[in-house]
Amino acid sequence: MSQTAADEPTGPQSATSGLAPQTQEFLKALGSPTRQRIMMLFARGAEMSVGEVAERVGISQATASQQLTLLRRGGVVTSRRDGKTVFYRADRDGAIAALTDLQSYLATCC
Amino acid sequence: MSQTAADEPTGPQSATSGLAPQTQEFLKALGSPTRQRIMMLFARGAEMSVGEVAERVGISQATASQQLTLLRRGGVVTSRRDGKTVFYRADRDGAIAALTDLQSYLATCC
DNA sequence: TCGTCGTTTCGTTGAATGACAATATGACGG
DNA sequence: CCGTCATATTGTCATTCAACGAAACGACGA
Repeated sequence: MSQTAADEPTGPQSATSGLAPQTQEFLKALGSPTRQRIMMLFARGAEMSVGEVAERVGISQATASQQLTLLRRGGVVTSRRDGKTVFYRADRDGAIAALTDLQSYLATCC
Repeated sequence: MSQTAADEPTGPQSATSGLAPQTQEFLKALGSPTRQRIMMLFARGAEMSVGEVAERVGISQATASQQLTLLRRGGVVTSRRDGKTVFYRADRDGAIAALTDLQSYLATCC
């Protein structure tokens, strides 16, 4: 992994070295049609349980849980627990952060 | 949904239906570490042949050709033929178009 | 035309991904 | 505690992907 660098302490690293790891997860997360479909469910700040996501998208509960985990790792959703139910919703800040990193990356290589 | 209508032949479709197909290709293209590394070679408008990309990234020429094809389908590079050699370079307009589509998509679902 | 060089396409292999059923974990209500 | 409900994890299978070598394609120059 670390080939050069040695100067970036924390936070979103400068795009001159490439994409932040979380931005890579962001790209992979949104690159999947199934996960895109899931994201559309969260329009306008809607909150939804794992089971409801599974039912609406037409996938098993296990698959929904997995895909939501990937979306969370990509920083596009957050989760909140209420009793036995876990509610997911879009993470606006995470999405903006990823977009910003993408922009500076593209500004570098394009 | 007759607001932005369907009279945009080449433009990105309205984000309410999801992501434009080419934007999906864009996400998948940039989601790969190898292809990210390739893109960094095109910094500051540099043009490069398939063979040179292969050598610099450390992959076979066949693989480089394939990956460059995926990047082109994602709209992030364009190609130009000069004799037997094919030169690739970053497609700034394509990248901006994809970013714009992504932004309106995220504005919808976040 | 023929050979050669650069690129693309083809065929294959191993790794990663997406989906499911089955099972484990965790949080109530009794 | 114990059973149940919602979610997470595990194991498995089918599909997809990245990479390679080999072969086909295309554009010169001799």
